[in-house]
Amino acid sequence: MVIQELDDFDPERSVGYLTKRVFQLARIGMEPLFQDEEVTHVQWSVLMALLVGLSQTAAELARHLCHDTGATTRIVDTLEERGLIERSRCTDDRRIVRLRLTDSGVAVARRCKEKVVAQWNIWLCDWTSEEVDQFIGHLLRLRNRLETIA
Amino acid sequence: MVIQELDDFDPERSVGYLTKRVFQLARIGMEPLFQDEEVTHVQWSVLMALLVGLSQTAAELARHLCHDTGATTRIVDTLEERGLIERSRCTDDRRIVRLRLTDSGVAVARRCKEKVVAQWNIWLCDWTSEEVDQFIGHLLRLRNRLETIA
DNA sequence: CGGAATTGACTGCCTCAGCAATCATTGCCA
DNA sequence: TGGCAATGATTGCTGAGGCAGTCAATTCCG
Repeated sequence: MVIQELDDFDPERSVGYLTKRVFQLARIGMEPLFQDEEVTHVQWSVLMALLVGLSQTAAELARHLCHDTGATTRIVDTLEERGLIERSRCTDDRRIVRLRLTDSGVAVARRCKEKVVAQWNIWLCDWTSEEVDQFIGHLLRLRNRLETIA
Repeated sequence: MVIQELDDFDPERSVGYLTKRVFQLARIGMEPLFQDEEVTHVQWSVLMALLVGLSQTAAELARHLCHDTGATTRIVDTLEERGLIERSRCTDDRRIVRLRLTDSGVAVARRCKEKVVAQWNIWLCDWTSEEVDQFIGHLLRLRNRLETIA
């Protein structure tokens, strides 16, 4: 179907505007959670990606987080200095530096994760299970569509 | 309901992760559209907010775009230099500087808007009207919830 | 086999967003 | 009314991200 004619445009019915706003508001609402652990939002994203196995190298991190590779290197630098991440050159492919959370890194990531999940449970407390499933289904469908582009 | 227990965490079922990823992928996918008009993604957001009447001052822009007020001032500076925006001190409340699109500003905003809408129509071409409505409804509900926090 | 192209990690440079402070103006209230 | 808080716009400063380029290692063919 054609979602919207070109003449009239209502932000309140724009998927792009709404997803952007939801993301930004959620990002702002979660920032206090990370301050306790002394990590930034981006650093948390890195720790989380490593915790759940979404990424194992800097390049994978950059792709999954839609982040610059150079910036990713520097983020990993700081997290390594703080003892939350370990680097180890891969023996099979010596270009790759494999990343691994240290024990304290896992601990920080777990605590942040719990706080984030708890926060989302608050925000979605009056949603039914079916509504959440449907919403996630739509998000997944759109995400998959957008990934085919890039 | 409780969306997710704290023990298991699947990004593919995380509203936060998915909205973030959708926003970022859409942002990247739309960047080529703006290059033709020589505007950045943020500049387009400003022009659009003014076009649809979502904002009329720099402070409103900053709130709606979740942007820093200082940064907003500078963005308005550049757009004014390019002749896309006009500033005029409000007479009622002399703190306020009212913003207005110039004719060329309206033209640029309209062209960008058409491209963005067309792009979204492509991305959502195989969605039914009901599915889109439902999705937007969920986004609105979540957005409204998040706005009560901040 | 060997050179070209690709991938991954990293670095310097530059722009820009976020933070704090300032100033002018307005609203609030004792 | 007069002082104080709040709002809006603006500016310098700092830190982080995006961009381009470099180097090493690997893969892909001719």
